[in-house]
Amino acid sequence: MPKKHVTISDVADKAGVSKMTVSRVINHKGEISATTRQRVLDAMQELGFRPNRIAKRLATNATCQIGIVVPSISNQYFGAIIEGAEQFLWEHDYQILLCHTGGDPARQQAIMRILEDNRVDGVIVLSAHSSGEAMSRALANQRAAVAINTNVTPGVATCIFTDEIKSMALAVHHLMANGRRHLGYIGFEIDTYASHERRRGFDLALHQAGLVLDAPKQCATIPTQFGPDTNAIIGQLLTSNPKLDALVCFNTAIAAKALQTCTELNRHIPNDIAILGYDDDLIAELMTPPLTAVELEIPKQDVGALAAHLLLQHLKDRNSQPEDVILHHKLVVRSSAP
Amino acid sequence: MPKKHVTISDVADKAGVSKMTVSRVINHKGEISATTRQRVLDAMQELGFRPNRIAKRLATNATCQIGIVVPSISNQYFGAIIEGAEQFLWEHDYQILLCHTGGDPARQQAIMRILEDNRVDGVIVLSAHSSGEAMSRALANQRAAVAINTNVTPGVATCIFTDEIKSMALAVHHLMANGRRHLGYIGFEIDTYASHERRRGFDLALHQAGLVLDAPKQCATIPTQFGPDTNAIIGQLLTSNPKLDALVCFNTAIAAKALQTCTELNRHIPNDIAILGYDDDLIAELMTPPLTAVELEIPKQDVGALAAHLLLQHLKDRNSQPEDVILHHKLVVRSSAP
DNA sequence: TATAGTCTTGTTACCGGTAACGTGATCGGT
DNA sequence: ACCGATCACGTTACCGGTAACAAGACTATA
Repeated sequence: MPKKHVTISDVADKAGVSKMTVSRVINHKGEISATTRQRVLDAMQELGFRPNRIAKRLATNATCQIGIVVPSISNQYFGAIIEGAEQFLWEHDYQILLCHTGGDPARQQAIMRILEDNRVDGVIVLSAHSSGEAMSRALANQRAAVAINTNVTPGVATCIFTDEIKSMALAVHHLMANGRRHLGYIGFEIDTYASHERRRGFDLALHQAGLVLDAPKQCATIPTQFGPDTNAIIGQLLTSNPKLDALVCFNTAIAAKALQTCTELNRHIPNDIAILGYDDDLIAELMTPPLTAVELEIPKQDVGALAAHLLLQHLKDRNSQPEDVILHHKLVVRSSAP
Repeated sequence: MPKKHVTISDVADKAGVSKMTVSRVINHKGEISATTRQRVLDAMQELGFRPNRIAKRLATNATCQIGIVVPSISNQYFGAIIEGAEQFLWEHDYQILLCHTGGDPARQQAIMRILEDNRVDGVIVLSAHSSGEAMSRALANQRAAVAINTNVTPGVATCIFTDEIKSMALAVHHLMANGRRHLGYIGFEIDTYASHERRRGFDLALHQAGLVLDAPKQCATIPTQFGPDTNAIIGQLLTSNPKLDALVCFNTAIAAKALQTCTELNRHIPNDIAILGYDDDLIAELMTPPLTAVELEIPKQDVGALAAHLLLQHLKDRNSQPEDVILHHKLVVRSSAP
């Protein structure tokens, strides 16, 4: 049973002043005599006054709410970034409106519309479906926007990109420096920045090393939802190309599946074949054998905080479009690919 | 550059009708002649009208926003539940305001206050710090509330609890049925419902089996933030009580650490010692050896959806306080504890 | 044709705050 | 003692919708 809410008018009456005076006390605006302030404060205390943010939003045309749009919430990668952003925004008295797209472009658009209707002060978009300009138009409607690993038309948002070309070079060079010559790549069947770039980076890195890629024999993609056939797909890659002596996997979950499959097929890790994963370093460390992984240089929470920071900065000073940021990776070598 | 927002008045002028008529068209309320409706619809279309939800909230005293309060977002367990709730609420045109407490009771209280200020229609609280009535009071102020694995005074919220006593019985009985007699338990240093209940369930299950628990020699707790000393703590338990032939771990991450530690100490799994984890079944399956785990009977997304469903139900019919729900577990046997 | 009832639409006030401007009181300086 | 500046606070209008009631147009009925 929610109690009836106390309004500013109630407080004003009780303290014997005008609404505006109360408002000024609350917002520390203008000059107020010490005695009046105290009287208002007392009245607020006594009545248990809590300001109605809805009304404030309407009057000020600022919501102190930020929309965050992610493909999935149950994914630790996104979860950590969201958490970092939420932390930072909380400290600055902003709330977050969280929506997940499930990778569905139509839903993604619907979400952007709803966020507009909610008049959020800005949005942070993570790894959006990369098919185009719908997102760019949506972002252009926002007061401020930060896009992480999402291709948008220049100017509509501050962009944060991970340098996947370099990260993949790191991975490939490490493997080749340790004698691997026949590398395979396993990715997801999704249409995102990271998905494209890592795949592209793989090509480039091989090319740089003077190798030519025979994609059908070296690369496989699997559905994001694992099923009983997941290992079969990986197995097919391994058997159709028995020479493979290293597998680069789009993320740790795939790497784990690869590890299972290799065990099933009696390929010893790392003697017969090396396995290298991406991103989920905490889990990578828990595996047996522990997985060599490419991981962001800074914690994912910090990425979220950075995004939030850039957003608020742009919100504070509308002229300053903050510069785009490139994030780099490091290689954490463990026994799956020494 | 966000374009100037179109208001209902603009549409009304354009269509040559009153604001109320436009409002009625938008909300499908009252009778409107087909021609007028079409005229309004056309005007809305032409002007690109989008209703301002802030104003609507203020007028209707309903926000269509639900607060969700969790200890952590980067945790897959919570992430999946949030995702399920968000999915369900999205389908019913509700947005979620997400906050994480980091396990800090003070912050938890602050969050509840902010959510009140935001006039959310209801809140879902997950695994809140169990120390007491502050949360209960906060929930009592809400129009509707659902508490998951959180102790609150009866009536202030619809409660969802996991039956940890039974789940632990499942675990312990399985281990003993397979000849284990010296069980250990490793938990977290946190003050939550699940933390207490699993520990208590461990005691009870041993007692039921006719064993007496020697807590100092059988139980250990570790900080939630893993560090280099994590394995040391587990190692100390193992060496101080060499008889231990099974470890029950509060979650999969701890189980993984236990697995590492056992390997370091040359205890073979499962011959010398069995390891059993909780909850993160997806990860448990990826481990080597795969971990036996106690897992919820229904997917975690469904738990979130259930919570959201109960919340909306209560919101729709304020008299009906939905009944509390008890969730049960199943045992997924793998090779770490066959 | 008068009358009541139904449809459709307009009017007014209000949700709970804030912006912008107005006003009386106090104050220092000459 | 007069004047402008500053201080402390009040007034009015407005943010963009909706609730509640009023009112005109039209229909059916007697």
